[in-house]
Amino acid sequence: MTPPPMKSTLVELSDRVAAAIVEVCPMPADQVDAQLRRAQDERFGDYQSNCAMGLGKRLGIAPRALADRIAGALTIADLCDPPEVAGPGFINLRLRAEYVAARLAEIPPAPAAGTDRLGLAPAESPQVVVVDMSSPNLAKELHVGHLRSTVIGDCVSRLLEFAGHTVHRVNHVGDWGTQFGMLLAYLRRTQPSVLERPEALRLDNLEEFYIAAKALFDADPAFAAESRETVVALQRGDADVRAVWQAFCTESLRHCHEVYDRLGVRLTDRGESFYRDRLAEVIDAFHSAGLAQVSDGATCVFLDGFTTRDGGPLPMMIRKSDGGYNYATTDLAALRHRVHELGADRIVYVVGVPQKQHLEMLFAAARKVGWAPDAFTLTHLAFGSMLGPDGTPFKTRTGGTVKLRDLLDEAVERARRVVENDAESGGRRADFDAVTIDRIARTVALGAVKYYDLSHAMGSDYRFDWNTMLALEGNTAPYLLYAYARIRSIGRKAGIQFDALSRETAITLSHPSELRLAKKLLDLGDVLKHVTVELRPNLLTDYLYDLSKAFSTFYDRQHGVRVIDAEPPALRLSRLRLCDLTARTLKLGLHLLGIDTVEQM
RNA sequence: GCGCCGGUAGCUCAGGCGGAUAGAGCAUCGGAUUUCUAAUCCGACGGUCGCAGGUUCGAGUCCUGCCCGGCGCGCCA
Repeated sequence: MTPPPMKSTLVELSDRVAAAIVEVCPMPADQVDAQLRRAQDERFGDYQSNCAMGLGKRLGIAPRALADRIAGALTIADLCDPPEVAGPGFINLRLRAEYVAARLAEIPPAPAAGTDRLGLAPAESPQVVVVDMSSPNLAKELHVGHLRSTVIGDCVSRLLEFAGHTVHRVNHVGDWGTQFGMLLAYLRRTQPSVLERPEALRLDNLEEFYIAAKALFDADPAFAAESRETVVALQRGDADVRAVWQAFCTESLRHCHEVYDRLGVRLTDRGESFYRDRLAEVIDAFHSAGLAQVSDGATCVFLDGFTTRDGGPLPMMIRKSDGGYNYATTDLAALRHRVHELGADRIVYVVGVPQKQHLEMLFAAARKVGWAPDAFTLTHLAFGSMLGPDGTPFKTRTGGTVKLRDLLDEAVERARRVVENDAESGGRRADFDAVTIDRIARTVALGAVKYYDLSHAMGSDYRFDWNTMLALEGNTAPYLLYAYARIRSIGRKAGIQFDALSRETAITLSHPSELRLAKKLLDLGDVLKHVTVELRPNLLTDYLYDLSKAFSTFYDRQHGVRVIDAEPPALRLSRLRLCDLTARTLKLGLHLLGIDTVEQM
């Protein structure tokens, strides 16, 4: 029997303040807002309520006096020191060490297998969520432009899963379209054996293949004609062409999944071709709802608030004048499929900022035709572009696109240099063997790339910079991974099994650095909740960095405390438990970001 | 032209619903080492939050106008 999860500190304090307001002010309880915030400056305590200023104004009472009355009515001694009123009417709250220690002591030991939840309960109302992510075009190699969608999509999927939701990670791959005619025609020419042994098809460099096909297409009218015929044959369902197409897609997806595997990202491929039998239904649905009109031969849906360059109404085109469908049609079909067949309650599109208008139109159309009722949540998680160090679009020196696998290769090489350099100069870690160094380099490299991406605010562009992301100082993956490895080393050195530390190991918090670390640890639940509701991974990276800093100070020989050789034994165990909780929190946080840890570094 | 996003310290970036003296990292400078992993820690320096108005007890945050940069705007996706 597990006891019911306790309210978060933030919610608990908020409730207490709200109760005090009701006691002091003549107003209904449901109109009370405690306005409880985290204090931004330690001098003011841990939390503050800003309710008195607004309320005082409304009720015609001096804010300061009202704050005094609310503070006087507060029953909060089990959580905080006596509240203090300051400034124009802030009510400042400071948590008591005993409360913090007691809350941390409740955290159950890590489970032998599965994700360590650190005692955090899942959401009360689980949903089915589709995360639309990565979505490369199969005609080309995965390039750096796919990194953000893949990494962010994986992270929000992990966050939502941790919160108890059922997540479908859908890779909406572009496996259909006119350019496939050219590719398939070229494939038949260059590798005629593809029909006999489709499973043997290997295209080592998709990029070069595409470029060669395009070159021939542009140079040779006969080939261009053949390409166009191939598109028609593919759409018609011609068996031979279908087989070539299938072989090409399989081979192309193999390339993609090599990279996904390296990134540790799992997702389900669902090509645009999957929806092609459902496209006509989309048109029908809009027609029968009276929402579709034909304009210049194309079938269009006109939505309020969208205008063209000339100020005229901007349609969402769902069928071209030549009878073909376009991506709006496919996206609508996919949305409908996710709602009606996958049973989704929500779709999160991890798609770049430039597609904002398209998604707004998609959402508006889906609402209008009734596929997405009000209770259904449609989220465009829009991310900015990854720029080169000079602030221009990320390209190779020759101006080409950078393949994602090349980027990851370089990351590993650079991380290896960071790890090896130190082994040579420092001496102390020189005993790492080649296999260990290799493993550390890979983990640090991937972690650095992902962490740097996730630590930026989602919507803004960011500059890619190797030195910053691989630095051992600052808000970086290497710093956090080092902090984690260091703590794990403490456990080994102390000759203790962290997992054996039970709830019975009491926690005492006497030193300022201990208390500060403990309060950070206690924040985890509120932070994760906030991060998950807002889908903002950078709030989680900031928290983990703060936590690591708090740990480093706690463990500092001058500003912190002794741990392994602390006396008496109960104090030693208390501090070791803080170490363990820090490591577990770091591991969980990094895990939710999609980053692995190393036990030594 | 219309719309969206951005402009915050020398550089890279954060800044819940409007709250106290606008934060962090890097860089620079100064301190701490008989190493529980110093790959660390502590401190200092550094700002007209693009500009100008407005709203109010209070504006980096909300409103209006303007300047600069990026992106989007019917048959590509």
